[in-house]
Amino acid sequence: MAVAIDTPLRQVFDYRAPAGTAAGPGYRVWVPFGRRRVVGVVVEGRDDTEVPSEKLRAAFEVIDDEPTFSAELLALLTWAAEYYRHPVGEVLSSAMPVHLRNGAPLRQETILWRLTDQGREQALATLPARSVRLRAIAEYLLNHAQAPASEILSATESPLSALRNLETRGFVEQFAREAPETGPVSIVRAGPPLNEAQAAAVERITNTLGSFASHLLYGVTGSGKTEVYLHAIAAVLARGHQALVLVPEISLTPQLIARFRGRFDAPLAVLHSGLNDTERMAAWRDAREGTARIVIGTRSAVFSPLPQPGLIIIDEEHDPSFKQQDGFRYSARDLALVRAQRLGIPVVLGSATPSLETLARARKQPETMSRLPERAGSAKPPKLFLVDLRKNAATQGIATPTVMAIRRHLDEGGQVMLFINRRGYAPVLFCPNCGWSAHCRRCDAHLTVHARGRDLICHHCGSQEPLIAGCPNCFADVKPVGQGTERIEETLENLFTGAPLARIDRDSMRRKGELEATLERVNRGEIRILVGTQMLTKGHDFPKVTLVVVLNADQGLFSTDFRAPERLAQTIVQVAGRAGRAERPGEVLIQTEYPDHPLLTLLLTGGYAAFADGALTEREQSHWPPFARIALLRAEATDQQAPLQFLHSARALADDYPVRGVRLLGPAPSPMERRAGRFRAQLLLHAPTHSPLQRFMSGWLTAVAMLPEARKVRWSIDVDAAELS
DNA sequence: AGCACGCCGACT
DNA sequence: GTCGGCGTGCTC
Repeated sequence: MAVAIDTPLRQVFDYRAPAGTAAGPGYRVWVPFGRRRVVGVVVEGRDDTEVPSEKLRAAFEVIDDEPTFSAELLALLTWAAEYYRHPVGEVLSSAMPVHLRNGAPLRQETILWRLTDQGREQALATLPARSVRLRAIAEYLLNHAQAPASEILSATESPLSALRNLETRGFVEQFAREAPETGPVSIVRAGPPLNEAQAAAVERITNTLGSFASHLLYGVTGSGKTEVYLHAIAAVLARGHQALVLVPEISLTPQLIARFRGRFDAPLAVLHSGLNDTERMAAWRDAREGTARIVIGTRSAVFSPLPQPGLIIIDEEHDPSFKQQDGFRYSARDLALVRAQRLGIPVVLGSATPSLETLARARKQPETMSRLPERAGSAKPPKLFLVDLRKNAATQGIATPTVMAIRRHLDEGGQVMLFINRRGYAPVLFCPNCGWSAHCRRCDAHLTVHARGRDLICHHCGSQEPLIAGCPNCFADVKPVGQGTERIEETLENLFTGAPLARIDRDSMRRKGELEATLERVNRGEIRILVGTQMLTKGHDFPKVTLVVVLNADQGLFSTDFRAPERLAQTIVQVAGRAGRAERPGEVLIQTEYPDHPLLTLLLTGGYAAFADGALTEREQSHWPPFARIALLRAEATDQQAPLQFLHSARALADDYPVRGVRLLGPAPSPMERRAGRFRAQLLLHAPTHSPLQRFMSGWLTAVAMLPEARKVRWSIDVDAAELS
């Protein structure tokens, strides 16, 4: 049998079945591997092998009496390993909770304790009053009928010996919990009435239940996408099927979960990064056994086991967090589409700012696109204005017209939100005398001034240094240059004395619950001015905000990354969507030095749709995705030359594997060559469609992996790379 | 990745 | 004389 093992080796290993047993695809097995004993997953049950019999070893044992992965999930995972050119053993391993990777049994019988008939009748009557613990346990079980030992012991503050004592007396007994009841009941509560567009979207989606269709739910913030999801899910539950909902990490909030729980009395499994291994195992098991009717989770939840799949939803489908940026570099959004297609179920992609890939797909099938134009509560969409930074004086990054607008909104009782995509006080510490600036020792990057000027922190490797007052070169006074959230906060405090202000970024919201608490204060109106990073754009609603300011729109306009303008437009529209939710129309100011930039013009005059049309035309003309396919071969090493040498050799090898249409660009050092002490370089593969690219990689990468230079670097391939850095 | 083997430097 | 540095090879 062929077994996938958690190792970077790009192959599977053949084993003889353990004596007297057989294991089909999807089963986990303990196998000898080198000198180790490891968990593997059977990917093919066949007995034939080309491995010489003296090398072939027998598996030790089959772990469970049922497969860990269904045929469907195993096929999806092996397909993904192939597509993303990642070792299949690592892919399968990453799709399992840690306990399963380490060989824990798939089903864990929960051992519960309960009173025996004798115990129920006699325990309290016969146990002496001084046996406080024993009596407490008996009493607890009279009230609770059954409970795990851990719960009983912690509730009664007793040692395990007390429970054992009662067992010896015949008062309590342990038993394994029966298999979960089949066919869990899903109760759906009525939601608010749908508007016309929402109802049409729900109908379009539910009409395709039972077959593959990809729906784009294109609705501005506040247009009620979640309500459409909830109605579609209700239809799925009614058919006895499960729904899988994928969301970006940051928007998986208690409020969202509460909204699902409020609507459905159906078991819900939540999968996110905050779970510990045991919780993750439990949620995974609930999904696999069908106990959970709705599975809601972040990126990796796309690999949830689902015995009765009915619908997949991807909320905020444009969000970059759906693409894993290290190791197994998959896109959960793309895999959700593949999975839905293989399963023959519909998938819903929801966004106010769909990715250009998704828009291009929707153009080909306009019938699958549902637009939700209306804003709930019929508030007017916000008006966008540009503030020309070349013509207007700025105080610490805030232009005079912006200051005036903020004052006006504050005077009128509105709330103001300022967005700047840069944490810290200032991005550069500079010596005006000699031109020196503070650089990270381990990265090709400036150190950011932090904590109102007490620390220097590298945003790329996290290293931290105390701030210096004098230039190490010429001893002149150094000064912070540029703006970060902290400095904007300081400037605003000075400009608008007395206006309560809050800053929301990764630094100010470190502690758990702090973000929720601050958002609560904002929505109660205790905060008048809000400064923050990307965090502000993700999922939260600010109904009282009437003015939104985008302080630095220009970073995205001239980037080397072809996706930068798309990201910028998405950010602007997402931030703008936070304004004017209530009766007041919102106003959005975008500060820029390039007010005539065509993409900004499109965004302002025609909104995201016009921008996307323009950007798609540009992509088509310059042959970038979605009008081409790319992959990036990356390499890094502590030695500066090694990555480039490896990539040059890799490129030279390409001549041996000619495939029409595949072009190689580079190698070149990465945009930030040195990061955390390692030098990085990359080689770009480009092809008109995926199939020649895939054909090329299948031969070429095997040879690349065998290059002697490959041993001197850490290399990886990134298929459909999202960031060219 | 792990893990072992193997051949050259500074020390219990 | 050993402990251990990381180069090289292998994992069915």
